[in-house]
Amino acid sequence: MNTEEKIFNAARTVFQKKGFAGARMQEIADEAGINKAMLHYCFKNKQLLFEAVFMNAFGQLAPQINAIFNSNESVFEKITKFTHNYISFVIDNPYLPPFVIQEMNNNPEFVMRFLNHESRPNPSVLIAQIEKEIEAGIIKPLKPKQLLMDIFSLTVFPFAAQMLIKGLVQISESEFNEMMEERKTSIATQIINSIKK
Amino acid sequence: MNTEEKIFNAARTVFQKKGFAGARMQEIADEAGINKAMLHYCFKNKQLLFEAVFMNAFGQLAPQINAIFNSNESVFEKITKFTHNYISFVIDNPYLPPFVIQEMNNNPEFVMRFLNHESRPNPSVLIAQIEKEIEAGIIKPLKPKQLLMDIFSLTVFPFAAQMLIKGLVQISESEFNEMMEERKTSIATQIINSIKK
DNA sequence: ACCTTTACTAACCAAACGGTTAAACCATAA
DNA sequence: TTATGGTTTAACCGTTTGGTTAGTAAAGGT
Repeated sequence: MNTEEKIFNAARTVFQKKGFAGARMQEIADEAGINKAMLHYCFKNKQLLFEAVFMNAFGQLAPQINAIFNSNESVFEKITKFTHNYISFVIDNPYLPPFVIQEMNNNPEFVMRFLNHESRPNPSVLIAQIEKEIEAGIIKPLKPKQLLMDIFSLTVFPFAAQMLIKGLVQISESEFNEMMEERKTSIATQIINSIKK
Repeated sequence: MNTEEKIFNAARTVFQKKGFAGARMQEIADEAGINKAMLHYCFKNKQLLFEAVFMNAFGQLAPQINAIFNSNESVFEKITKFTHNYISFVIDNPYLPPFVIQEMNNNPEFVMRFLNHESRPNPSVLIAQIEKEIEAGIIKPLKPKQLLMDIFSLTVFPFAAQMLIKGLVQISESEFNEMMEERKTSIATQIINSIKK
């Protein structure tokens, strides 16, 4: 692992735990086991280091999501695949959802700039498809955007609000992961049952 | 409005927008239109000022939620009331969910301390009730905690990830609020339909 | 009239912060 | 052997930060 990678990994760890404003360059340097000046040598400044981390995080998700959203499968198949793949991915990267939501909230102008990127997750194809399947009588009449919100909510929220839920519903780390494994399949079944004609 | 209230309101505004780490005492003082030393005169330090704001925010929610969770109504009625009341409340306080999730993530030990408070939202009564109604054949067999997660997810997530959703699904402020108004009733219907025998 | 308390401020302080600099290090090619 | 150019560091710098201090002015009690 070269120095740039060491810094990047350390930055990811610290930014995810503390957020942009709470992260300290010195702490990132310590975590990476190198001198603080190297951060600026490799990544110019804090903002650019942060953007590298954020872009990378989001960049791992977007292609996966788009591949599913824009495939040739049915809406039901897409829902099944999306919930399963997304939860699998986030179980391995549980830090990601709260991190994205946090920086979205604190730094909307930066994130909006990024959301106009070409490779952003784009649900427009799926929305059109949902409308078609409603007309075709496969899906009950509903607003596609509400359906998307339901799908995102049921899959992402437990991870985004992990700490809150663990504290509120009183569950351990392992019990949480068990429940998420269950949700990989149960969410899709539940959604499909409630929207199919 | 006395000075303490001015400070408190200013602090709420700034903390909600920037988070604990990103908020500046000077900015809070400016927002309140008073001298920075007054912040320390009234609230001792940044941490205590923040805790006052956070406790107040959560303190508005908890009693409402508990009143519903612990009432004598049926599970279906509770779901209906909870989703409706919670969404109504959060439409008026849209800053709250992302704020709570953010500080939960950055400051878990503080929030956990608070979550052991007596007046915390406590779903244990509702969980027991769900189990009873399953045995009574009113509700399909399921894990109560999964049902709670579904309810929280569908109601809270759109607010928690507001910026993300607005950017991703491309909706305006007013369209968003319209959709949330719809969800006040649609979510409960949807959940109840999918769990009733 | 005289103290005491409360509300408030300008000026200040030490520490922490992001960032810079100049020199040292080290491989490699001339 | 020595010059070269990328890599790494210790030391430093200007600014910002949360917090303090010393003091003022009005209010209230005796």
